Amino acid sequence: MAGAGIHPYHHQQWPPAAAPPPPTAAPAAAPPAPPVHHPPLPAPTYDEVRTIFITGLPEDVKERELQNLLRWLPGYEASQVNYKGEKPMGFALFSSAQLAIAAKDALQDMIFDAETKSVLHTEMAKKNLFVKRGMVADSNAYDQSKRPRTGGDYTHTGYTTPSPFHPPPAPVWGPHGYMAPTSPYDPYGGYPVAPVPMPAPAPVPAPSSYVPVQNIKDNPPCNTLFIGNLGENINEEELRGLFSAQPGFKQMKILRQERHTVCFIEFEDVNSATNVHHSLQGAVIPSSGSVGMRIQYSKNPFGKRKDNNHPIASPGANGAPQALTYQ
DNA sequence: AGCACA
Repeated sequence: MAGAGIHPYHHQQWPPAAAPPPPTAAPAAAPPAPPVHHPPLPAPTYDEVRTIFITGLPEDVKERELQNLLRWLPGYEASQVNYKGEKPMGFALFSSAQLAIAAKDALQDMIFDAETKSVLHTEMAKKNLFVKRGMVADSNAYDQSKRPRTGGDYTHTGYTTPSPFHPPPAPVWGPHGYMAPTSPYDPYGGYPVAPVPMPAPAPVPAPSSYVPVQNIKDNPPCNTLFIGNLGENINEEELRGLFSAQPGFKQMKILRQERHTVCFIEFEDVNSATNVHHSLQGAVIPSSGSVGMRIQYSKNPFGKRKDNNHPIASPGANGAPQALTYQ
């Protein structure tokens, strides 16, 4: 339960089928004759800046990379990378200023490439991106360029996600990296689309958000994770639900202490542990309040004895009882 | 920062 904050991005269908905005603001260049009362939607004035400026791209960024990222954002129309100068500069045009702002916020501080530590910085552009005719539509495959340029209008029927591709499913965390909550961007957050009628609150447990975690002193990688900073009211069911769904999960032990509840999770191998170490670092689940869990490798992994200083017939490397050989 | 159980 508590599915309110869960974000089943695995099932997402990008353009929601919901049909929120009444097509009131007809973008046609019609004279403003009829006294239509203005809808909450900002009537798009066509000289408004609806382009965002993106820096922080790695130097080897490809136009296509940026496009493949941006195409998931509502209202995306076109983008371009200028390579002149030291750093590449990206521009992306959206169908309205509002959608551009939403996209700007969605991309702000997102980790574009963890390897090169590229973190995006976005701001509104000074002026709109000029889309050369043919440039966009011809050389690119994304369907959006064909739809009636009034972006944000997903109300027309027949649009289904063109491919099984979906945005990066799991957030990747750098050692101290912070990435926007849940998925690199939250496609629904702050967007003028109606509350998506989430069909099935997918039982896939997922954190409701993430919070940066820093200054972690860690232990050598092993098959067991130590989870701390869980908050005082942590719900064990919730914890278990989350971790037991992780690939390679074997068992978990929750330890309630005075103020700090901690838990240990054993995985089948170090690899599975490592994946979770990264993917859930800083994860926030509803009962943990607003704190992000801290994940470290355990000091004492499952299956390894802590301190066996009493040599019970200490076997040799091959198992031969060495005890017999001493003189 | 809080690391137990076999």
